[in-house]
Amino acid sequence: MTTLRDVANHAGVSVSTVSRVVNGKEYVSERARQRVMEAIEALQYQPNLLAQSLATGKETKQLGLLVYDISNSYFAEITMAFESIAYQHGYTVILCNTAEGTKTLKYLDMFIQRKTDGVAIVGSEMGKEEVGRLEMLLDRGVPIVIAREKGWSVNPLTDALGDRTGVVEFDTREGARMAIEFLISQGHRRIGGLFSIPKKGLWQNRRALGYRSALEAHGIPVDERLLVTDLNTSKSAGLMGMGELLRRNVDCTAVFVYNDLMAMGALSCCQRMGVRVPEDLSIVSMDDTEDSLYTNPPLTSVRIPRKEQGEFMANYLLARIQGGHPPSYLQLHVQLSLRESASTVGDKNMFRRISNETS
Amino acid sequence: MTTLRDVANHAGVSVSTVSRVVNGKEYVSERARQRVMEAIEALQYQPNLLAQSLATGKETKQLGLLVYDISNSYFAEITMAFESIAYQHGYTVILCNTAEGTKTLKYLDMFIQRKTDGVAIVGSEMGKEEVGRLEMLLDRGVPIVIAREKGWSVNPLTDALGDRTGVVEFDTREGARMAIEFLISQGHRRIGGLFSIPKKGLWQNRRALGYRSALEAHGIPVDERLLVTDLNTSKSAGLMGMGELLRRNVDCTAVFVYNDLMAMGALSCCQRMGVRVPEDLSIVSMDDTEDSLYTNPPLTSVRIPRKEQGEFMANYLLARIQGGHPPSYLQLHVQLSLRESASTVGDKNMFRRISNETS
DNA sequence: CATGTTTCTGGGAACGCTTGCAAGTTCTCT
DNA sequence: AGAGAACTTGCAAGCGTTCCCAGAAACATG
Repeated sequence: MTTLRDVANHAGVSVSTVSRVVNGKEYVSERARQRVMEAIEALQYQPNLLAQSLATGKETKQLGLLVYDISNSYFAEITMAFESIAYQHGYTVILCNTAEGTKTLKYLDMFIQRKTDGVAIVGSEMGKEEVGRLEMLLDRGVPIVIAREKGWSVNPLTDALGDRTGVVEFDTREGARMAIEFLISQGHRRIGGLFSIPKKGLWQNRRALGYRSALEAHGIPVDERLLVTDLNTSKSAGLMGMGELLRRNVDCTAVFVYNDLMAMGALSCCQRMGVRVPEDLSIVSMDDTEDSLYTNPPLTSVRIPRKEQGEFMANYLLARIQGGHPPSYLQLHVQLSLRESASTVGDKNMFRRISNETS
Repeated sequence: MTTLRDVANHAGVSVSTVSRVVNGKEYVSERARQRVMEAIEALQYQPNLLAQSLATGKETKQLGLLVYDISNSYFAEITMAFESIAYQHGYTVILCNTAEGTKTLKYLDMFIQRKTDGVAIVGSEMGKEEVGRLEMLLDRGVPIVIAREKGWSVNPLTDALGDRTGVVEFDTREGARMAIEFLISQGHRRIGGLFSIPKKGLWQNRRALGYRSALEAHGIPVDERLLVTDLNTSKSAGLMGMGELLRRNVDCTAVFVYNDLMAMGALSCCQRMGVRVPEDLSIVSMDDTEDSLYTNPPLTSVRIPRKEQGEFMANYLLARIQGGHPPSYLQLHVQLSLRESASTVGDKNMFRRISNETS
């Protein structure tokens, strides 16, 4: 491997001079610069970034990105935006998929050991230990930025880290409320819910709270039988959850689904069961990923901006690394994207229809 | 920042001893080990991986992964499998999205500079310069593994690198042939094609070749008017391509689509245009991503194993890094996953139907 | 020509770690 | 008890950079 020294020898100058040339510093004669350039070319010299950051003790030009599940296009789009900004500034991103919960802690340790310049966290669960590592990172001056649902009270992050991290928030409670509000405005009264959360924690969840508060605002009682929960947030979870709801035979005319991924599963279930969407059943969900444009029918979904999330996170970290004081908080606007999966309540009740058919 | 030296001072031993403890080497007394452990605990010591790999000159425990587009779940699933294996072996992965073509070269330089232990490439275009960098990596002993379509002749990679890299291949030509063969067996004779390749390079493309050879095998002439090409491979490209095909009014009864992403767009187009799939038009595509299970109707698609791809690539690199000689070639089996988007040719011809309606 | 400035250049100490070496310590076996 | 083997330990030289510092060279000024 060719090193600075090799280049120096080849060019007949000292190591320091080569270093100056490589880093574009002043105080190098044109003659020397020329010869060094030639040597670099001849020897195919590439600087050793490891040695470089060791010596400077400053930047490693690496950013860590913790996402819950890259195969979910919600996260994939955030990742893309993040990577794109990082790249533009000469930073490299270390990707970590945290769906398998135990990985988070190890990855945080990795970040510390690798002297990562900044860490972005989106949708990953943090336990006590993990938060400890985050504090360690903060103490070492490594900026952290977190994307999260507003008021995510179950997560101890908020309290422990205070305002030392950057935060992008989006109000999923408000989003869910808007979605339900819309359904109510379309005449729906019996509205089911498909949530991806532990049953017992249901009313800790922002989306569930939004669901409830919209109903309550209209004097509609919450019917527990209309609620299905699953621990996963995947297409198959949506498929099974919807199946469960249909099986319960609880004549509802609309369903709120936790996210697009699950909604795709739910849609698929409806199709298999001969339930027409939206004629027999309206569906609204959250995320508004690109996928939701291409389902059949296209999903009415609450838009949570993703590109903005990724970009804010990357920009925040980069600014902090350069010693700046960028705004550390961003609240993203959620809004309902109206498409075809939800409509005015029909006169037919599909649950009755199904039960007639099957019984 | 606490260093080895700090720990040594705190424990009252030498730096070397601490190093030995940290690396679990033999020849350390129980007493010393104990004290060092305590010091590490007390000082929250975390080794500096940069210094470590600089000193050893060996592994950096980082793998580079170049994928074309993470937001495409085909690539996302490969990425997940790759990351998962890497993680299990204590490796970290640097993710690069190469859809914006110019990034590839810079990333390869990064890999060299960061002393990345291995590089995996999937679906990224390589020009002359890029191949040069790959050779540079190989010369430095960095293993490389590439996932690609079998016989991808346009790509200069094959020739230049010879058999110095690991390769996972899948025969997309055979896949396309199977798909068309299936359509023919279902009575289809006029079969359209939606390809994501430059028009002029069409017959260089393996999928297109498979399409053609299947038709030829049955004495069906290729009708250029049934072929639409687009440079992108995205849902919207599929949407537009399908639109174009329908507009041409070229009564075909089935369409072969380049990949699932485009097929989703095509499906969406059909739905908007009132073309029923598969009653009016059969669709088959390639990739068989998880998405294809959840479209409406679910897509009949040629399965290209993704998890296996990611795993092979990671395992190959890891084995090579450890000095092993793993099998450097894997041919993945493609097979047709039959679902509902393709069926026996109907008696109705939807193109005629549409033109009747619209004219 | 002596002196002061400015521009260039190389030496060498650091960065945090590993590792070969040699000296010191403890065992083990006669 | 003594010799050799086996175990512990610390020293110091790297790994490839950066960067401070001091000295050399070039130029300007009186």
